[in-house]
Amino acid sequence: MEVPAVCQACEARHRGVCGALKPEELAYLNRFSSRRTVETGAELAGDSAEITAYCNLLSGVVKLTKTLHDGRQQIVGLQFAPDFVGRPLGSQSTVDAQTATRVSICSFPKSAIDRMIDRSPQLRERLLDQTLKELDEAREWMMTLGRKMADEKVASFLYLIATHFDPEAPGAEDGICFDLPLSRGEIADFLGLTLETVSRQLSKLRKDGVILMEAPRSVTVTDIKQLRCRACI
Amino acid sequence: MEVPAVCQACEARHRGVCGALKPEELAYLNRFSSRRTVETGAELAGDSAEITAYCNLLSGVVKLTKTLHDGRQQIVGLQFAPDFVGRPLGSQSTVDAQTATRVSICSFPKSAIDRMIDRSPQLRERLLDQTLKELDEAREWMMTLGRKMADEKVASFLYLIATHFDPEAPGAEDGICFDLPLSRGEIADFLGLTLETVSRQLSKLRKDGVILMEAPRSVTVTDIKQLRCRACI
DNA sequence: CGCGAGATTGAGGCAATTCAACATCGGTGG
DNA sequence: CCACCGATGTTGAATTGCCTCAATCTCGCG
Repeated sequence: MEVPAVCQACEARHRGVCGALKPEELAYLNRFSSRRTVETGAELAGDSAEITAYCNLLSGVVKLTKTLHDGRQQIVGLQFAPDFVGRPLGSQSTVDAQTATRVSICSFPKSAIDRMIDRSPQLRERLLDQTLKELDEAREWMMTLGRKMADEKVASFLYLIATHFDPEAPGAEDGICFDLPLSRGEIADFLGLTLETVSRQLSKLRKDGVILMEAPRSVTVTDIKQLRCRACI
Repeated sequence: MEVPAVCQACEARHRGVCGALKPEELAYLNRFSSRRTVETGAELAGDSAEITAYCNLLSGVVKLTKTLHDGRQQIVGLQFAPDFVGRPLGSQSTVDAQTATRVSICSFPKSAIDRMIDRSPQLRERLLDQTLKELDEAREWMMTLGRKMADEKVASFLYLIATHFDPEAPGAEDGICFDLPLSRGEIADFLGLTLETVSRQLSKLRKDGVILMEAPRSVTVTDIKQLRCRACI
């Protein structure tokens, strides 16, 4: 059996979980899946709401948040293409998955995936891989949240985004340019700071010549080595 | 084939990863495994050092830490019996596993486990389960690190320990008594605080009648509901 | 043009840190 | 036995980094 046409050129097929599936499994899954784009700010998986669907993230950024009764919020994870969004098996925790930018996804009904997980050890292995990767990232971020100063936190965030958009970035070059996927307030929620502090620290990095900001969302890292140093990585 | 004698009454057999194994697999693994106790402060898996062994934690507490160049430290995870300690597959992250108390473990050579993981989908599923649980805990803790005040952090820590030692604890009772597995400094590294702040907040909880402290390490929670409330959970 | 959302910048306050002194306890040896 | 020591914990005073509150700026949009 052939690999479905839409899957042929799909990134999730190569680096994502779909890479674990055989052509006939892809074909089966494809009968229930649908590609679509979702606007900024949409809920992909309600906090306490029923989880009805999983999806592969094909482009854009998804944020995972937790909220206290009094409204304090913390972003506990960011997902980029080609991550798998949604929780396999039951979960005791309550995270809220929300699009941080306009995203395009390939979504499946929960039942189809669950059935597939049962049957495909390779798929389970990919999920284990991704979960281990997310655990690593979460722990790295705990270091940032618990032990870094505000300036180091902001540098860490910029470094994270820069290297995620351009994996070759760590090897110093002449300017890494990208759009921030988060607002100042969201960055603050990611870093455990206030939005004012984030703004101040960004201004400081600009004044110090580590970054350029053509627009509030548009950043060019002119000195990635310096940024990495300030991030304490 | 029979379940090996040492495995019969082992907690890891029931709630831990060994529960995924068939009698013959247990018998095979048992030929290479060894039970032993380890003193406080020992490294179970070196940071950059080669990982040569995995183990099941049978009693005691293990802390997973990360360290910055300048010595700042953050505890990014605590493990209790019957957790599996050590990282399946390769890891890009560097965490340091150290015993926080005297522990007893059942350790295996890495090769034996890796072979077992390849062959047993059930074992991989258990590992996925534990990894998902750890991810949940890490994210819960990110909320604590990023958005809670010092008093809320300390209350969260005590609540975590209290409920881990006595799972029935959340249903209010007349005093949950336990020994803290961590020193003030270690609690500080867990909470992203200084040890002085931890000490002050513990004193405050004692003055407010939420806890008793017979000795620095010995705590009795007299008002678990109040503690939970102060932890913002 | 006026409006509102998002961002920047400043001033003042407070929570947690830093620095420092003192208390407690177990171990060790004169 | 008790004096001494180091490790661990508690408490106080001063400092500071971040937060809070508030004013101002920019930009897209009806």
